[in-house]
Amino acid sequence: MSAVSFKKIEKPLTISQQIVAKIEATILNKEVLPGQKLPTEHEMCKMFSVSRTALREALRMLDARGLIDMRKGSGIFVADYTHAHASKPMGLFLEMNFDKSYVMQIIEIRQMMEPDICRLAARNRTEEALLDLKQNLQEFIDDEGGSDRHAQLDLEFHSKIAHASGNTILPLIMEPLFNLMPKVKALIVSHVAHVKGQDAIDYHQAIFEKIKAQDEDGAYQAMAEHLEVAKADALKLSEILETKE
Amino acid sequence: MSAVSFKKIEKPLTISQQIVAKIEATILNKEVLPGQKLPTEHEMCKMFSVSRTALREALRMLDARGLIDMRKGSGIFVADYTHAHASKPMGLFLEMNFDKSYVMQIIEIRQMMEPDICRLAARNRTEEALLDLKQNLQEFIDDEGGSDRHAQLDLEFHSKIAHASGNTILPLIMEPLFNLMPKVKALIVSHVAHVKGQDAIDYHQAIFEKIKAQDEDGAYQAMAEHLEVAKADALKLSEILETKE
DNA sequence: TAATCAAAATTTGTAATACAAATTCTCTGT
DNA sequence: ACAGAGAATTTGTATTACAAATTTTGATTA
Repeated sequence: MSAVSFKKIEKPLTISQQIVAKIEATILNKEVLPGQKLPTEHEMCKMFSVSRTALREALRMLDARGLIDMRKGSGIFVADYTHAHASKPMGLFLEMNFDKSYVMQIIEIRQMMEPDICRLAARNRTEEALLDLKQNLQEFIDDEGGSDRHAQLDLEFHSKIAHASGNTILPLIMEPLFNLMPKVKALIVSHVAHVKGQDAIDYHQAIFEKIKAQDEDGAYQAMAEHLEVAKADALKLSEILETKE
Repeated sequence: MSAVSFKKIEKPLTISQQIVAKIEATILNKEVLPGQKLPTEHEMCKMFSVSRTALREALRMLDARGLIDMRKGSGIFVADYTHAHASKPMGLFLEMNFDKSYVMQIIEIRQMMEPDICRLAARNRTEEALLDLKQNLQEFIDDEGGSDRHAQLDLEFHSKIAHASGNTILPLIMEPLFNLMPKVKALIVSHVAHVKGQDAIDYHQAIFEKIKAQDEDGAYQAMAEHLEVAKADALKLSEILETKE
């Protein structure tokens, strides 16, 4: 290492970016709360001494990030920062970088987490959460397999279990992963000859029963078995994709 | 359930939002790749038949989300969508919603994942990743405890282990959690009288050695013990915060 | 007095023009 | 072939104007 070191030279922020920083700070400091109205554009222009052009470009940036809500004719409001705004960018990243290596990486993480999540769900599930799962399961059974809707119901089942766990952070970080499931499924179906986990209905049913019975170990085990089958398919896919090159 | 059901009425998109959708689609479809230059504002105005005002507000939205890069004097380029853009919104959400209940929820997830992550790190760590960990550990030892820098090094140690796991998705979804560690630590130090895990140096050292030796079970166990102590502190904090009400 | 409804005022969305500031291109001269 | 100055290009900000949605106001009516 040399004696001195230089830090990266930062480009000067544009006016609109400076405005973003100021408004963002007041929101994060909770000086204005979700639902509250910000000053009008005209007033903010005067306060910051900037043109409406620069101000509006700043507002658009905050709007795009989900921090404010611009309503034509009424004003600009602090938005409540939703789950969707938090997890969509993560989902976008995974979608854009999706490649065959993701199939195994995803199943690796799911095997790491979902049995434990399932155990928590068995422990903490409310009657309401149980009903939610039951409805999903019923629709899953009624729906003929193979459709997009079927894949959607599949991932929602797993998402609802994360919600039922009682840990509010879990659904947030799992959702981007679950959202990749249809893409993974499509890959497997189109490449693998004999798909083991073709129909997940039986496994979902077993998992549901264990959660309903608040059988923690049983729920853990049922989910682990479900994922074991999923992993077998993922492995087959990996082999096929390897030999294809 | 009633016979008919109505879907939510969507507000018409503004012109700028429609522009965002179109440009976003061409980027996601990889019709333009990161680093490539988009048409100039003037050209895009003609293509979309919109004013520069509307176009620029659209570009600002894409810019704020990290999809494009606007460079004064040179043009507008497709950005490479980085880790940071994917995980910052998630981190922001957790920061904004942080409350005392998060302390236990975070440790719950960490206990669920980090021992397994540590096992993977022991299995897959490269020499480069090992060196990275070693440097962090050395700086962690040299630094006197209690400082912000110390807390930063602590979370970076755990982040680097996730990187060493070989699973590229893991660091992405763990980072927002790790970034909360200083906040949690500060809470514990300020409320708990006798903090067990005051200094994590010994545990980090043990974990590092197991990863270095590629001792998978040992690495798993060392991380589990580290987190057991962290959980003990978290529990104490929870009790104190409960009785305070 | 309370409710209603239409007009006025307010507020955000888009257009158009102008110029500043940073970068890139071009052409000249050596 | 290279360097450098000047021109052209391109994004950033300011200003003005008007459209479109909402809110406010105030008069009218039951």
